[in-house]
Amino acid sequence: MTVSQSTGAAERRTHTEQGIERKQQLLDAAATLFSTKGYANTRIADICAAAGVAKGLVYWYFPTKEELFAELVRSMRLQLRRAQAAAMDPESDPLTRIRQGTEASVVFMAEHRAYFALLDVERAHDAGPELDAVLREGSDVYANDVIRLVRDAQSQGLVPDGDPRLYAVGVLGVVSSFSHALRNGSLDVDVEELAGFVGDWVVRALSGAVTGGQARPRRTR
Amino acid sequence: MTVSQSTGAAERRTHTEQGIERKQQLLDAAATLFSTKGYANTRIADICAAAGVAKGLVYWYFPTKEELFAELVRSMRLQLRRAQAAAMDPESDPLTRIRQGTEASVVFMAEHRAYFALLDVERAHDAGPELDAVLREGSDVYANDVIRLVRDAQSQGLVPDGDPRLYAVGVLGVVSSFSHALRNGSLDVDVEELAGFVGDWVVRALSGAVTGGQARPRRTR
DNA sequence: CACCCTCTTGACCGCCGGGTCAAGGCGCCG
DNA sequence: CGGCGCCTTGACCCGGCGGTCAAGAGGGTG
Repeated sequence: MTVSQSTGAAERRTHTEQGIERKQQLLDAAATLFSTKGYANTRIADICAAAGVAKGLVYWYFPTKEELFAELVRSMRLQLRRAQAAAMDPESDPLTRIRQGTEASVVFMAEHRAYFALLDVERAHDAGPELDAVLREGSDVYANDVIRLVRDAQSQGLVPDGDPRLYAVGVLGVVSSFSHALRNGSLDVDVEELAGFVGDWVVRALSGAVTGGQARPRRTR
Repeated sequence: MTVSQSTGAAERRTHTEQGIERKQQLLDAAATLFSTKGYANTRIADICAAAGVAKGLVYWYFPTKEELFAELVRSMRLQLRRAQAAAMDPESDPLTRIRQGTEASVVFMAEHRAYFALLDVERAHDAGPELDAVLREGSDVYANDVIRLVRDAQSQGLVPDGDPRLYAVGVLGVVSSFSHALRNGSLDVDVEELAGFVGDWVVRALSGAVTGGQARPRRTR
């Protein structure tokens, strides 16, 4: 493996305006292909064809196919985390915050299906052991977020006692399951409706109450 | 692609006792490797090394790497389905049956971690489009099982109205999430305990009641 | 013994795909 | 104008891996 030079492959010099744009084109093309055909089945040549550039160019912007993939995943996570943070009202109780984060995640994933499907690829560790590290590292962030919220909720009596880690697995799992189903299965439901359903589901599963957490004001676009 | 000869690749003649055994050895070795390193990263040579045989032998028992994988998945599904069926008491109400099936699934997957991890691989469609068909086909079976049970439960007022397909996605998703977590995350909980937790979770999520479905008699081994 | 059928081996092949590289266009600065 | 750094190209290289094959080893049967 090609060693991570000193600081960890943060070399590449300055990019011009155009360069940044081109790089983004490549990332977009790669995202679509990866999520459609999977990482292993996507050829560098495919990405180039989709972006309409020559093969060598990829290696101007990325040191390797793996690194390209990793960069995609990182940017994904950043976006998702922002969306969640924006959706959670700091004034609300923990259970409501979980619901908000859950619903925001569902909506976000629906709006970025192509990107988000990468998390499936992440699931299977078909991408090689080194990537595995980068990938798993990030999942923990979400888990810890949820664990913290569950603890708070438990201390307020909103959620019954029990290992918060287990609850967290349940919450995260159900979100990713519905995301997956919406993409691959033929769930042709309205996104807002689905988000509401998942939010309810999570709250029920956590609290055992049908009405836990404040119901969310349906967005009318 | 190599066409499925007439009936669908059901050629291979008679296997001797020894032959069947050898074939199973290969399947076992493959299962371990696939679930450890992923489909794409597992070399035929690896499988042979693990099984202690020469490379050519694989092609005596299987026409292709893909077919080997497909056979693994099929056998997995058969086993799981049997375990579920055995666990569900036909006398019980639908909600209880769902709980039983859920708990049995968790236990089963814990006892067959290596095998079961294949479903992760299944999740990501890194295995090529032809396989995708074989794979997806089978998931529907489970979904339909659950959908049927949810419908029954709804008609008895045990589960609130709502699209049964959505409920099914939730149930299946949560099981696979916990399975995944138990394998990859460091959830060092007792399997029986986990099964109970997941059973409770599903019942709560479905019914909104803390006590829905009969609690399961804890098995004391 | 002759024959056949299941099994096993390991050298070999051919292709596919990630990664390299020499060459060149283009715009900017001195 | 000359040189320099960013960007782009496409031919090329080469290692790895799925799959093939000719050659046998047992062992069972007539």
